Amino acid sequence: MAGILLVEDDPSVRTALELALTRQGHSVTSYSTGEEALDHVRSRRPEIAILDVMLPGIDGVEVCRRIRKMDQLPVILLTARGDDLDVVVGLEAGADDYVVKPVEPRVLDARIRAVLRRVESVSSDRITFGDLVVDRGALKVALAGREIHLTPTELRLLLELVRHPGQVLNRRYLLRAVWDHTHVADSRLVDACVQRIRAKIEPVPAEPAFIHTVRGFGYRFSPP
Amino acid sequence: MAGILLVEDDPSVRTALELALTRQGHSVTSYSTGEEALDHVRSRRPEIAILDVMLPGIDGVEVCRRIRKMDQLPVILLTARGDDLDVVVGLEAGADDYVVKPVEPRVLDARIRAVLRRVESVSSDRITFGDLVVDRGALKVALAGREIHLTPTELRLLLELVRHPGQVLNRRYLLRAVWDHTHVADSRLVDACVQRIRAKIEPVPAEPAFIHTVRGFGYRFSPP
DNA sequence: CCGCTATGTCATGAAACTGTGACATGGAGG
DNA sequence: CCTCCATGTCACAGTTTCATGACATAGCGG
Repeated sequence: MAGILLVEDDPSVRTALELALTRQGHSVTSYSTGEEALDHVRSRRPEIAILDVMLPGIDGVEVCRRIRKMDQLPVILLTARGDDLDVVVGLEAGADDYVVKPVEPRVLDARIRAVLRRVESVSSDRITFGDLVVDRGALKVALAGREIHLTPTELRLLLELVRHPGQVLNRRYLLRAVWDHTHVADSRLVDACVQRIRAKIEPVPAEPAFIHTVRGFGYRFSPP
Repeated sequence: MAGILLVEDDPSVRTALELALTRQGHSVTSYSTGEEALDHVRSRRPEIAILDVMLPGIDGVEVCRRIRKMDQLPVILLTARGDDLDVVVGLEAGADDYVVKPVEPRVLDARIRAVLRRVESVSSDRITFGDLVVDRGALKVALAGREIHLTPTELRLLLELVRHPGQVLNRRYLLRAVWDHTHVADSRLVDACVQRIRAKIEPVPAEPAFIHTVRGFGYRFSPP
C-alpha cells in the first residue's frame, strides 16, 4: 500500500515488523542505522518513515529532526520507553506520532493510515466542505447531495481555490493559474467568474459561505 | 494558541483537562455531550476537537465519524480503555490520534501540536503574539479568538511590523514598504494608520501592548 | 446553418477605504 | 514650570474596489 521506510536495529524486531507490515499490504524497506535511513529518504522518497528511537549512531529523534529539516515526510517514532518526556521530545522533534513497543501490527497499521490519511487529505480526490463536495478526480461538484453544473472555467477556478483552502489568492495569481497569462492584470475577469460560481454554489450569494472576498487582496475559499 | 473543542462527560476530568490545556496557552471550550459538540463544530469552527470516547448519547467515535462527514477538522480521541480494537476502530473512524487516559497534560499538548502542525503545514502560516494571532496566508487577524477586520492598508502595515518583531521601523521605511513611494516623507499617514490599527487590536489604545511608539524614530511591534 | 452555452467585457451604483488637515495632547529638555 | 515639537485624534469627501446584471462574441454540437 505505502512505501514505508523502517529503521530498527534489533534484527528480530525488524524482521517481525517488516513481515507484519508487509502482510497488511505495505511495501517496506528496512535499515538498522539512521545514516542509511537518511540516504534512503534523499534518494528513494518513501511515503512514511517509522523510526526506532534507540539506534546506534544517530538516534531516531535526531533522524526525525534531520528529515524535518529537508522534508515534510511523515514520521512515526517507535520506542520501548514510553516515558512522558521522551514522548514530548519526540513529538517536538517533528514526529507525527509516537508509538510504544510492543505494538500490535494492526494498531501500528491503523496509526500509519491515520497519519497518511491526514497527509493525503490535501491531495486526495474528493474533499468535503460542509454541504459542498468537490470531486477532483471526477471533476464534479455537489451541494447538499445535488450535483451542480459548473462550466470548465468555473470549475478550474473553484478547483484552484479549493486547492488552497483558507488561503487568500490574489487576482494575478488566479489569472495565471486558471487562464493563461495573456490577460491584462487589472481585469475584472476573476470577479465575474467568482460571481458566477457563487450564483451556483452559494445559498445566499450576497453572503458567501464558501468564497470570501478579501478587499484589496483577492479571494479566499474556506468552509462555512 | 489553538481553539480547542473538548468533550468529556466526567465533570472533574473535564475541569482538570480544561485547566491544564488553558495553562498550556490554548483557548478551550468544553461540553459534556456529543450533540453539543457537533453544534459547536458547525457554528464556531474550532481548530481541533478532543473527544472522550465514552459519552452518554452519541459516543465519541460516532461524533468523530460525523465530524469527518462534514469537515476536515482534526480529532483526537481520548479514552480510559486502551484496548487494541478500540484504537483501531477509533482511528478508522477518522481520528488523527488516540490517547489513553490518564494522560500527562504536556503529552496531550505535544500530541495536539503534532496534529495541528501536520494540518497547518499545508495551510496557513500564522504567528501568535499572546492574544494576537496574525495569519499571513489567510490574511486574518484575531484577538483573543475573535476575528478582527482590518482594511487592506492596515493589514499591510501590520504585516510589515510583524515581519520585524522587536525592531524599530521608521516612517520613511514604512511608507516605502506599505504605500508606494509617491508619498512625501513628512506626512501623518503612518501615524494615522497606526492609530487605526491600535483602535482595533489594542485593548487599551492609550497603553499599546503591541505597537509601541518610539519617539523620534518610529514604531516597534513587540509582544506584550 | 442554427441555436445554445460559455466566456469575456463593460456600465453602474453601492459600499468601503483612505489621505488630509486641523486641532488636541503629552513628554522632554531647558 | 514652560515651551516646543512629535505624536494622537477625528471627521469627511474623494477615490477605489467590488457586486450585479446586461451584452457581445466565440465556440460547439446538432
